[in-house]
Amino acid sequence: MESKIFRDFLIQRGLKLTKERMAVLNQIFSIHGHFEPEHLYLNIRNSEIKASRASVYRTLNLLVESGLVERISRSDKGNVYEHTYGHSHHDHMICTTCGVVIEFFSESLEELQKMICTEYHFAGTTHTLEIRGKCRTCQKRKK
Amino acid sequence: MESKIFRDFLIQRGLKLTKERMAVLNQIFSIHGHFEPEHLYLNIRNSEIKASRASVYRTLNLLVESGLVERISRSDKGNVYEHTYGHSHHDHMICTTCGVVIEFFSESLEELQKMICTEYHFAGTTHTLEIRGKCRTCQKRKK
DNA sequence: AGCGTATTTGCAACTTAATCTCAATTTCAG
DNA sequence: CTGAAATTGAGATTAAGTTGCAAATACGCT
Ligand SMILES: [Mn+2]
Ligand SMILES: [Mn+2]
Ligand SMILES: [Zn+2]
Ligand SMILES: [Zn+2]
Repeated sequence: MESKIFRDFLIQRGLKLTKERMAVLNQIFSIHGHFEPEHLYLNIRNSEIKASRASVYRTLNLLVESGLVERISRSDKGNVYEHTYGHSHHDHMICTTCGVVIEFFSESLEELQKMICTEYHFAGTTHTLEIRGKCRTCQKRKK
Repeated sequence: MESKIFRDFLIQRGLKLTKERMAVLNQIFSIHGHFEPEHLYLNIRNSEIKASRASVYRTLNLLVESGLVERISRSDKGNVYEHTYGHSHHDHMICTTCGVVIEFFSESLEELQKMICTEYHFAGTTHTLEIRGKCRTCQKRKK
């Protein structure tokens, strides 16, 4: 479970398990899908146990370091995150018309990337692939 | 040539060809590789024909719309761009240790992405793939 | 359970990228 | 040339995210 992982991560780094950090963790894992820090902060302001903006951002960085959360991209505004625990690796297609996000995963794509890395003697650990274009719905709804 | 393309783009949009816009264009096409807007602005401050920060940012957006320049990513600081004219499509590997950027292109990767798009009924137009990890040099220089 | 200390919190001030406002200037079609 | 429409630059503004610091808190130790 994610709170166990986070607790272990904190202990291992000599950090403390505070209610604010737990509030951020719980809020994130109650969100389905992608989120922006500011939105996360607003949710927390309205929840049972609150945390300041500073703590939200600080905790978010810790969660990324722990591997429980990943930074997906930067929108025109700020960062976009998603939790990765219980949510295996995938890439994204983003419709430039309606903004819908399609998550996909392709084993052959992953394999091919590994081969390319080998070719360049590069030890790849993570990647982000974002394909932009038009989703099915927006294609139909064209002039 | 890029200035011809930009001129046509401006005319077609009813915009004017100014010396400031040309200064930005020329500066960008005299840069080899990736660049950040602030750095671009500083270069222009020291060049023959100058342009204000506002104009630099405004022109940069126009250049992206014209297709001559692409936004590669957002670093922890601001955006990173590169010119695409005379510089065919490619993706990036970024060393998380030394920051070196390896540009690569794989036809099979492009093909595979097209196939995946078809599978999802998605009309992909552009994509960004960034692989992060350790470059050859930084792998050797490990503990 | 209580203590002592290192860590964390919240607030507000700060930083930095990028955009906006608007009066003055420039472009360019006619 | 001329005049309308677009553009410019300077500085104000916005917004994301970080930071300094005094007060509060977690938690290992007894
Ligand atoms: Mn996702
Ligand atoms: Mn490149
Ligand atoms: Zn769509
Ligand atoms: Zn390296």
